Amino acid sequence: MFGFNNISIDKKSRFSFPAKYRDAFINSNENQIVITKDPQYPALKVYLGSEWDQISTKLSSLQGLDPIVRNLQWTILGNASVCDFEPKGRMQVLISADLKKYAQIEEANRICLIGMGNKFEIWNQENWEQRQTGGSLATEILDIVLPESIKDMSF
Amino acid sequence: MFGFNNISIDKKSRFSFPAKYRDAFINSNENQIVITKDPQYPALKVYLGSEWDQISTKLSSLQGLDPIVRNLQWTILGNASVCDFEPKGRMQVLISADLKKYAQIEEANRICLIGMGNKFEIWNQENWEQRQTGGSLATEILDIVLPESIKDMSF
DNA sequence: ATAAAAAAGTGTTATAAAGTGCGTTAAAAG
DNA sequence: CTTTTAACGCACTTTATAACACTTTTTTAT
Repeated sequence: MFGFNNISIDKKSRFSFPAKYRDAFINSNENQIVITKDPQYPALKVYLGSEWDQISTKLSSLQGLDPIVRNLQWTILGNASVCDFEPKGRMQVLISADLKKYAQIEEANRICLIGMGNKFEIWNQENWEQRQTGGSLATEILDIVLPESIKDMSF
Repeated sequence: MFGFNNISIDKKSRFSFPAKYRDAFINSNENQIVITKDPQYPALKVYLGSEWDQISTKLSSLQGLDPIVRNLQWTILGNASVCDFEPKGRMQVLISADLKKYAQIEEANRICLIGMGNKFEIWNQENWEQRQTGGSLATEILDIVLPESIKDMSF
């Protein structure tokens, strides 16, 4: 599940996964999709249900007294939106108003859906282009010094 | 799989691998080809499925909170286009509009396909010639300081 | 508290665009 | 001259998206 897709969102804030990913979804038997905030950029992360189970379990088990861990928990767990998903159907997913706002796609009728292997990212088109051409974004947070407990995790 | 080839792309943005590579594809049993962006030059990388599996697995396992790693993940994984491929058939592959744009071959009906052993590169003809005669290109990015985690990878 | 109205969410269909497959012609190689 | 390869053209199939209709939930007013 790789690659760049410029796709539409309809008036009700739904998008459909491109058909090329259908087989992968069917093979891994997914019936849920989870969308949440990216902790560093004004973008969204889209996880398959199986992947989400692992990440969320690991992340919620960490020591929440560490402020960085606590922040990641808030951002990732506290904003997750779980959607039922039928790989054999239309593969449609709704993006909540909150998440749209965070990713700056409130007004947009197109988004960029980026396949990153075991997950996807959703970006506002201008932000994505700016990122790709080496520019930085006002809201990005880069200097995260990670505690040992999450250095081996990849979100 | 070496050497320079000047080949055509049709109106639907497809090209065919030259027949001289057929045996190599058959022998290594490839049934997928992956095209993605070159992280340094306005060119495309073309990987065999087996090679891609290794590269993508390694790259997606790295810590994405590191900004340089994240950038490479975006460029290489986030722009990869996976094509089914039949070594015994026409060996045709589609180049997406985005990738064509990146490699500056939007208008072109010919491209340069360069065999580099276990991978290929696709170049716009003028860019390739300029590179070969020692010129540099406006969009090239040379000063990447790599984190330890990827110093041993070759893309 | 109830009913009406509005909003939000779900599902279906039609149509244009994009992608795929295959036969034919033209060119190159043996 | 024959065989193979590359390029082109066309027809078919699949996909994406907008438009529409219906259902459920939430809000508002009485």
